[in-house]
Parts: sequence; structure tokens; C-alpha cells
Amino acid sequence: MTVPQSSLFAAKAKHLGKSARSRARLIDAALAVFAREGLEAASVNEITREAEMANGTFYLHFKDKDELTSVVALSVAAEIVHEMDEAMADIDDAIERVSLGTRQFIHIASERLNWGWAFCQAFWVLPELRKEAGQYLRRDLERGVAQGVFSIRVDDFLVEMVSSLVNVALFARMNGTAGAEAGSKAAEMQLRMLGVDPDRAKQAAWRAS
Amino acid sequence: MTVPQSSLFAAKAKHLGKSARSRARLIDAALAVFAREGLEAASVNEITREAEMANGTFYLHFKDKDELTSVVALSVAAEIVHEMDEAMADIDDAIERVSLGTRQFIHIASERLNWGWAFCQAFWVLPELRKEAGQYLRRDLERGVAQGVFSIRVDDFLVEMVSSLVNVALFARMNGTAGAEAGSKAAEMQLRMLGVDPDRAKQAAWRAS
Amino acid sequence: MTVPQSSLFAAKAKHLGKSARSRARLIDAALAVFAREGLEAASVNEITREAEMANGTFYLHFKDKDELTSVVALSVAAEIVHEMDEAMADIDDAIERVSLGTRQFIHIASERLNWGWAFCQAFWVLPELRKEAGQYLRRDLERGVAQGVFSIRVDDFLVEMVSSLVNVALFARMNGTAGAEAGSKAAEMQLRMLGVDPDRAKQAAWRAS
Amino acid sequence: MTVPQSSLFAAKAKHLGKSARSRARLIDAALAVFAREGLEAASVNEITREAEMANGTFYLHFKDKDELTSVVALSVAAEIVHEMDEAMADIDDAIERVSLGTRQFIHIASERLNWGWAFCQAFWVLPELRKEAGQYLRRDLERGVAQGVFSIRVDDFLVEMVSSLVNVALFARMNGTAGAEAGSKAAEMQLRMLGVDPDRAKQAAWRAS
DNA sequence: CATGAATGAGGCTTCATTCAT
DNA sequence: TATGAATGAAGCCTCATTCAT
Repeated sequence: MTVPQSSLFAAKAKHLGKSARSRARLIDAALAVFAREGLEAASVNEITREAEMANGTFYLHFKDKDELTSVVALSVAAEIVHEMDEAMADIDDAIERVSLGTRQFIHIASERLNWGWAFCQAFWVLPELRKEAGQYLRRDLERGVAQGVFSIRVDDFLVEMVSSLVNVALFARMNGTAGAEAGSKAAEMQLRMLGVDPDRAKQAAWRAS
Repeated sequence: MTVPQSSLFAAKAKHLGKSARSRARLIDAALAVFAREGLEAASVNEITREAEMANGTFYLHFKDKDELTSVVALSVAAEIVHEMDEAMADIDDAIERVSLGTRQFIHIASERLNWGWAFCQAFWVLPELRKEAGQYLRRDLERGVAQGVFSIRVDDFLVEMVSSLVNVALFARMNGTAGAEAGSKAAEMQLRMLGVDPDRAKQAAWRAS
Repeated sequence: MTVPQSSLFAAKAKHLGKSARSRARLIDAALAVFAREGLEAASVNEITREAEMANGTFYLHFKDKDELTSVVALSVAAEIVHEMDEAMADIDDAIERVSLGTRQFIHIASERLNWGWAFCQAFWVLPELRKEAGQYLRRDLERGVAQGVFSIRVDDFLVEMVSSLVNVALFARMNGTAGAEAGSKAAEMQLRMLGVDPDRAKQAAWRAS
Repeated sequence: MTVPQSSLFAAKAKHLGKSARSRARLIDAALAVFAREGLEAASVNEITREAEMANGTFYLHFKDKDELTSVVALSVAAEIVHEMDEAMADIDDAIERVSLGTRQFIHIASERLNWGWAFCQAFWVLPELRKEAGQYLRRDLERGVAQGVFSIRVDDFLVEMVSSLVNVALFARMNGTAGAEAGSKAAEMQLRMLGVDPDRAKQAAWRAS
């Protein structure tokens, strides 16, 4: 049984208190409106309308529009990370992890259209989101160095470059520049960037997961 | 003798008609405000105040805030491209061109602070700007393939990834994540991505220009 | 007990919801401002000031200044029609109806000064209002033809001429060209125009109602 | 040889000084813009653009936008009156004069589309124009009373009603409610209103002129 | 918790008018 | 006379936020 993609947070909050459910509905609504109108153009009124609430209710759950934006973005990120972790729990090889991680991320985010758009837009606006994404990635990058398969120095700049690359690939996937292969392509490029041998990079990036 | 960085367009328009001069002042003012407040947050009122004009004057020179945004971004891009072309006119080797181009671009844009910020912000908002940047880059990518030094297929996705990478590096340079070496680092990563041998990539990316 | 003429709609809305009351206040305020400044010159700011509201409140109740104009004019028309219908419910004779209708209309509209001005001004600007007025009049014109007392063909042109005549008479009444007798004079002219014998026309137009 | 309808005043000013010619061009341009956009919506900038002049030039010829409006309306009225006088110079019979006058007026004004629209719109806005029209009409009304063919008292109210009627008929002609017969229909109604016997009214109104 | 009316600052844009050339 | 750039007041409308119920 699947839940309509537009209310995943509401679905998860079904068993929580009423307040949490309203909050979740607002997050889902915000995702829909962000996708439709863009982060800046989305108005509180439109979000509450989408959530079928009175506009005043918004401020019971969020201090601010900014808080909402940030909560939405981090919630999406957390959820995606959660799903990725499940899929990659028992993978050790850094090359595999980077490759699979990138592909999974793009797959998950682009499938839930609203999430994909929200992520793309929020990424350049919310430093916290970039930091979050960076921290996650960094672990695998460092693992790769430790395993001796990445010949590059891991610093903030590298992390920012690599995580941005993923975001850019997601963006290309969303707006049609790339098709389903976006993940593999991006992964291949990343691996090369990290110093992995081109052949091995290709292999890892395109292997059926 | 240098001109204050905040009025480069005005300086170039000094000997043009009055209208062109005012227009240039508006562009410079917009660059300053964009850098200070961000693309979306910048208001026409603030821009005209920065330009020391009456707000109505704005609409003598631009139909719209959108038109201004686009003109500003493309003007900056054109100017940067112009300067880059001068610096790279007689370079044939694609590896050199990509390496030098990236470094030059980041150098030029980050030096004029306002330009750098404007570019970073506009990049994700204006498809025209991305297209422009992509077209420029593509020529060198194809050249590299023709010269047999890049082992990758040049398509829209690749172009978008590579040009985004440059933009991301500029961003990192602007916000302090990276220092003066940002250009070289980015160039090195790019070259690896394009399939250039890591040693040669490092060489090309870090060679004093 | 009478209500101050400048808040008749507010008075009628006294026992409705808060929103309806505010809306009514805006309509009354608009009528006042229209009378003072004219339809086109009236600004939303001035209307809300007259209604003692914040300007933004306006847009909670009306999409547009245009929507307001149209609502105001049609509300006034509807109210006048309502009062006229009450006064003429049991009159069958078309001559009487036209005569009395014209006189009543001018009487009612000119007594509530704001209504009179609003009607005069809106009449030439809002086709909907002319159509409304025309439809109302047409029934009596056709009745007169059926009763054999009007010797004229009823078509759009005739309807427009006759209803305009009433409006013009109201205008003359409002601006002082005519006094209380405007209604009777106009009615007499109308009846002559419709082919009623001059003596009978005079009789019907000046009979005490 | 005919002159394009859109520059009749310019044509008449051909032999006058340069200033008069510019002024005439502005009047023609204003007529065109008034017809296109309406009296209030017409901007000085658009009028000068239509006249192919710089906007500043406008104020060399007119103190004000209001002055222009008034000059335009009165010029049109004067010109129409002039043409009517020519056509009716040797007609004595008041019934003929009223009938022919109305028909002529509507014919002339509706043929020059711009004039027709300008007149219609200006009529309700400019008291001077109504006064002008009234004075012209009044003479014939009084003549009719003197000749014993109009059985009605000539006062300001009557004059306003009758002249408005002509304007309303012109309006109906312009917006398509009535066709070429508008003049005759209006004339017939007017004559009835003035107390002329219906048969004679019909005869006079529909006689080929 | 929820409602939804109200607020008012602030953004965009137009336009009559002025003024230096 | 003519030009056209510049002005700035004023209009329309949106929107984050508050508050009485």
C-alpha cells in the first residue's frame, strides 16, 4: 500500500497527536506549494489553503515562514537520508557507497516530485541544508580515503563541490536535461573526480543496484 | 589607474549618451544591491536609491525588474567572457583552456565582489545565463574531445555539470569556504572528471598562469 | 427612525457576519468617495480611509477596484429596483408603470445623494449596469405595446434611449439643472416619445403618486 | 481628394505656422488615442508618441492635459457645427432643422470614428461641451416654439434632455446597438418628445435628406 | 488548538510635469 | 520651438504577521 506522494509526512504523523498531524500537513502542503510556485513566491496563505487550514493556524506550528522553510528542507533531507541509510546499511566499500548513495538520492528525490523541487531550491538558500548534506557525504569520502581508493584531500571545499554536484544532477533530472541515467552519470563523474580509475568508476556507477 | 569596483559599467559608459550613462549607473547599483540583499530581495526602490535617482527613472531604462536582472547578469557574463577571451586568445590546448578558463573566471568574478555574487545568484535563477555559460564551455569541451584528451561524451548534461561546478567553486570562493586556490582546485577536479590523467590534471591546474 | 444616508448597506448588514459587515462598510465608503471624487478618481486608499480600515483589508473583500465598482453599482441598482418593485407591485397599466417608475427611480436615487451620483457615473461606464436597467425597463415597454398604448417598436435601441433618458434626468436633478419636478418632466417626455397622447402623458406624469 | 480621417486638423493647419501645425498634430493624435484607450486612460506620453513628437513638446502647446481634452472636444464640436451649419444654412422649418441636425450630427461624428468616440466620452465629462451643444440646439428648439410646432416649454432641463438624447444615439451608433438608421430613429423620438404629431415626426425623420 | 478578519509596511509601476540642452 | 531624460507623488496590490473570538 502506497501513500499519495503529496502527503508523506501527514501519513507518518497519523498516529501522533493532533498538533503533530497539523504540522505535518503544513509541511506537505508547503512542499506542494514550493514545487508549484518556488520557495520565495510561496505565501503562507497559499500554504494554509493547500493544507485546508485557516491561515492563522500556521503560526501555531511555526514561528516564521523561515522556520517552515528550514524545517521542510531538513525534514526532507532527514527522510531521504533515512531511506538511504536503510538501503546502504551493509555496504562497506566507499566506492560503492558513493556510487549507490548518489544514485539512490537522485532516485528518491526525483520520484517524489515535490521533494526534488524543494531540495533543489532550498539547497542554495539554506546553508544548514548544505551543511547537513555535506556531513553525510563527508563520512563516505573519508572512508574512501582511509580505504585508499580516493586520491584526494577531503576538505570543506571538496565536500561542497561533491555535494553540489549531486544537487546539480538532481536539478538536471528534474528539469528534463537528464533522464533516469542522471544518477549513474553523476556518480561516474564524482568517482573520477575523487581519483578513482575511470574504468572502475564506470563499472561502479552503472552496475545494476 | 583603477576604477572603483562598484562602478565599472558606469566607467565604460562615460563617453556615451546621457541615457546610456544612467542605464549603466543602474546596472552598477543593481550589482551592489544584489550583492548586499540578494537577487529576489533587491527592490527597485533600493536600486534607484543606490544609483541616486528617482525611482521612476528606473522604468525609463528597463521595462521590468526582470529585465534588469537579466540584463545585469548577461552584461556581467559578457564582460567576463570578453576578458577571458583576451587572456586565452592564443591558447589551443583544450586542457590548458579549461584549466585556465576556470581559474580566470573565478579570479575575475571573485575580484569584483559584486559581480561574483550576482553571478552566483543569477546562475540558478536565469536559464539564459546557464545557457550562455554552457555554450562557452562546450566549445572547449568539444575541442578536448577532438584533441583526444577528454574521454567523455559531451552532452547537455555534461555541460551543465561542468559549468555548474565552476559556479559552485566561485560560490565557495565568495563565501570563504575556499581561498585563492579555489580556481586551481576546481580546475583539477574538472579535468579529472573529463578523464584527464590525475597527474596531468594537477599539473595543468596548478601551473602558474 | 432613519439611518444616516451614508451607511445604508452597513445598516442592512448589521446582523450578518463580521466579514459581511466590513464589506458593506466598504460599499458605503465607496459610494461616498465616488460621489465626492468621481468613479475613476476614487482610489482604494481613499475608500479604505473613508471606511476607517487598513488598505489591505480592501482586498479581503474585493478582488479589484473594478470588482468593487461593479458590485457597488449593481448593489445600488438592485436596492433601488427592490424599492421600486415594492411601490409598483400592483400597478398594471404600462403608462402608469413607466410614469411612476421613472419618478420613483429619480426620487429614490436623488434622495440618497451618494447613490444618485454613483448611478449617474457608473451608467456610462458599466455595460452590465445599462443592461440591468434596460431589462427592467423593457418589460414595461413591452407591456405597453401589448396593451396597445405605446405605438413604437421595442428594440435594443429604444430601450437604450429610454433608459438613458431616465439617467440623464437623474443627472440633471443631481446637478441642479432640475428640481423635484425632474421625474415628472422626464416621465412626460418619455411617454410622448413612446407615442402616448400628449394630454394623457401629461396627466400620467404629473398625477400625485 | 480626401484626407485620412485621422489627421483632419493637421490637414487644416497645413498652411499655418509651424507651431499651429504641431498643435494640430497633437489634437489629431489625441483623438486617435482617446478613441483607442479612452479619455482617462490616454497618457501624454502616448499622445506625443502617436504624434511622433518628444513628450516635452506637449507642454509647449497645452498648459495641461485638461486643456488638451477641452480643446480637443471643443474643436471637434466646432468643426461638426461648422459642417452642420453649411448643410442647414437655408433651412427654416424647425422640424426640419431638428430632424436634419440630429441625423447630420450622428452621421458626421460616427463616420470619423475618432471624433465619434471622443465626443461620446467627453460629453459626460466636460460641462463646457454640453453647454456648447445645448446652446446650438436651443436656438432650433426656440425657433420651433416660435413657429408653433413644438408644444413644450424650452428650459435648461429640456435642452439637456434633448442634447443628451443625441449623444446617446451617437453612442448606440458607435457601439453597434444601432446601424445607419440611428439618426432617423433618434430624430423621430425627439420630435415626438417635442410634441410634434407622430405622423409628421416620422415623415420628417425618415425623409431622404 | 483553531479560526479568519484585520493590519500596514512595502513592492511594483504609471504618469503628469519640469528642465537642461 | 523642440527634445527627451528625469522627477516623485500616487495608485494598485501582496503578504507576513497579529489578534479577538
